[in-house]
Amino acid sequence: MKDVRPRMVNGAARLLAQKGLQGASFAEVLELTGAPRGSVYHHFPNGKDEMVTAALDAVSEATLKRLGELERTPVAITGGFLALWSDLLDRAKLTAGCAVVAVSVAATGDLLDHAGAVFSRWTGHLAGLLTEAGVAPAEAADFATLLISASEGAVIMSRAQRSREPFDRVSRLLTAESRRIASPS
Amino acid sequence: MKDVRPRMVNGAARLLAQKGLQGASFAEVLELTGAPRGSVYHHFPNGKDEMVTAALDAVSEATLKRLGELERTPVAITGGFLALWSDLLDRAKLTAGCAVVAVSVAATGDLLDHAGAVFSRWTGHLAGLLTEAGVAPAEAADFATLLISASEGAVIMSRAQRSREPFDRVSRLLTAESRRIASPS
DNA sequence: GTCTATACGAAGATAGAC
DNA sequence: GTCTATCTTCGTATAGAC
Repeated sequence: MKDVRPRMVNGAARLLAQKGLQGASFAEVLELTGAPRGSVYHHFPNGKDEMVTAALDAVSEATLKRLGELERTPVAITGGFLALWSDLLDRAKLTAGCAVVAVSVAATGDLLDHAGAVFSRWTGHLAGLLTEAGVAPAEAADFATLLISASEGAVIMSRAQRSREPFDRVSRLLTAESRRIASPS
Repeated sequence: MKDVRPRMVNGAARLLAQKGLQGASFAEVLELTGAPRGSVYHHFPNGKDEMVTAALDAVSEATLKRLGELERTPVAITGGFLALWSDLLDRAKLTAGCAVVAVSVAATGDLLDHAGAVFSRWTGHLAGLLTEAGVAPAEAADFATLLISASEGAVIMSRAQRSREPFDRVSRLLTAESRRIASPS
């Protein structure tokens, strides 16, 4: 088998998003990915924490990459970030959430710190993009935090209620807010 | 022992908020509350799901009760809802989150539905209060959803980063937004 | 209502052969 | 790199005595 490790990392990320931290067990990852049993501790000598950490990093990198491709306007940045979560909800038919959130509510210690670091990076990155788009730094940081927190919360609500309605409502308000930031009164 | 069941329900709610769904095991609940081992399945014949469901209901009721006491203005309602989460973060020194969120990201099936129902009730209740405060129904429902999702997301971020900063930023923006709703332009 | 004992399975992790 | 076997711990749940 080739590329076993990355396949396991991706599988772990998907399971985190769908079933939470306890749902992302080695048994489930192996079943989902078809990876060989014997190679778990070969690829992840430090066990589950190492696998989960790698999954968080993969999710984080993929997110930052897609954000980097956006046009530098507040509306485009906001829309692009929201689209990431909208796509996630659609692809998984409302059964998936955010892997970083899943770790954040169930982990303690180093793993929790790692999830926190991902949120920090996302916030800094989004704030940087908004600053490039002409938003004042302080306002950019505040809105970046709101954008992430409201999106994450809305994804949780939509998954729990099995309805896009909460996410769509929040999406609409955040988009309106981004227009306000783009043309300050 | 008297009042064993409510004590266990409260303990379960606290453990859900601090350690997630898997952290709210019977063993941990018994240790935390000092409840007698032998009475677990006496009080919860349907096992863990029944205990967790009761914990969600307790959290939901306590939340709705405190919201009902607020003055009927958009700013007071928003401030009161934010204060619930601010108090939670302070009391637990940033180690606790929301029990409903903890269940929402880790559960499937009936338990997930129950968490979704709590979010629905909260949304409807908040929207009702805002309507009483003079906000148009559609706008009230949208803002209620934003208020819940952003608060929940901000609590998650603050817990993961072990810093009040994300919550405080979001809190500031939501308060500003509530003023905008109170005096429409 | 509460006790002990116990069954059962899942999960994380390790050892050593191939 | 991958295999099997095994160990330990933990969590859920049941049975039956007191």
